[in-house]
Amino acid sequence: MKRDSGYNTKQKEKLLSYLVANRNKHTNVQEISAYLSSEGTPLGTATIYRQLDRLVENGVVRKYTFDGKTGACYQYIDESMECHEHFHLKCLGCGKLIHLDCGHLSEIRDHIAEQHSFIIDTSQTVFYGICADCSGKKRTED
Amino acid sequence: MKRDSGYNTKQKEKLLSYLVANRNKHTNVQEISAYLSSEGTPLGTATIYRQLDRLVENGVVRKYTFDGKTGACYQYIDESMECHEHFHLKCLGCGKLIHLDCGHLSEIRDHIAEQHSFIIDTSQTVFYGICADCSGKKRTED
DNA sequence: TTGCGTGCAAAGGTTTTGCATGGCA
DNA sequence: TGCCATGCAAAACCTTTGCACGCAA
Repeated sequence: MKRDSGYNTKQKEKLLSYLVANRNKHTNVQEISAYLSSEGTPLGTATIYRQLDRLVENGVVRKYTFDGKTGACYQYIDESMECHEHFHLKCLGCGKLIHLDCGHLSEIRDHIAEQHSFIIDTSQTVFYGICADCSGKKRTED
Repeated sequence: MKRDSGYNTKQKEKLLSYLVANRNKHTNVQEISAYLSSEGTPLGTATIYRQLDRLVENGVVRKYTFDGKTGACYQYIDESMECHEHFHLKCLGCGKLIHLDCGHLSEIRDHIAEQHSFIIDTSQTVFYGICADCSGKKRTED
């Protein structure tokens, strides 16, 4: 995996360091842009997209697209996460997106791959349902 | 499940009948618009989106978002597909929808319900990925 | 110096919203 | 008649592209 390519600039460094620092969660272009501005190294949206595209291509970052409207999400791929992609839960009640980092679930992929000859793309797959909070609320509303 | 609501118009009927006729594949706003125009009952994009939103809300149609750029896909939910007991696999290559009747997978629901306090709605949840056929094709293309 | 990175603006596409009009019940 | 559906246009939103300039190597 190419960790870098081309020239080094402050903006590129900052961008990557932000992704690394937030490797435990998804981030998006807006957040990145806001961060870089607050750090005194603003970066145009166009360039952010260009850099992210390269990082995705180089396998440094993973891109998720859950909802067309929300825009894409990006996440730095930690060493420990390369064999450990996680699924997502999306609550139909409040829209909350929950990251499911659970080893148990990698079995799901293996099972479906082996028994059903289907290779799951976790970056596109989302479990829809009701989260704990909304489960309580809904019952009171009904 | 509400199968309909509001007034009946030719456009609404045509729209739904197109979705029903193409229930075996996913379609999008462009296709729907083109079809309705060719049928002599053109419908503005805005209205198509409004109708689709309602259909999705009523559970008549399912909405898929693969990639922000491609735009959303829609698919009519057939009676036989209103299954709450099993999961679905959707191939990103050919759009095929596969029903997954597998006892092993009900464990997933239980696991997530118990360990992660999240109640999965299997009728809404779709695993995206690549099916066996497309997996083979892709390899030859590379 | 070379050519990549950046900024800015404009364009592209999809989806949403507002408002006036027309059609269903 | 009252209310909903529609048409049209404009806007919002995310993302990409083009071009000129600046900076890294």
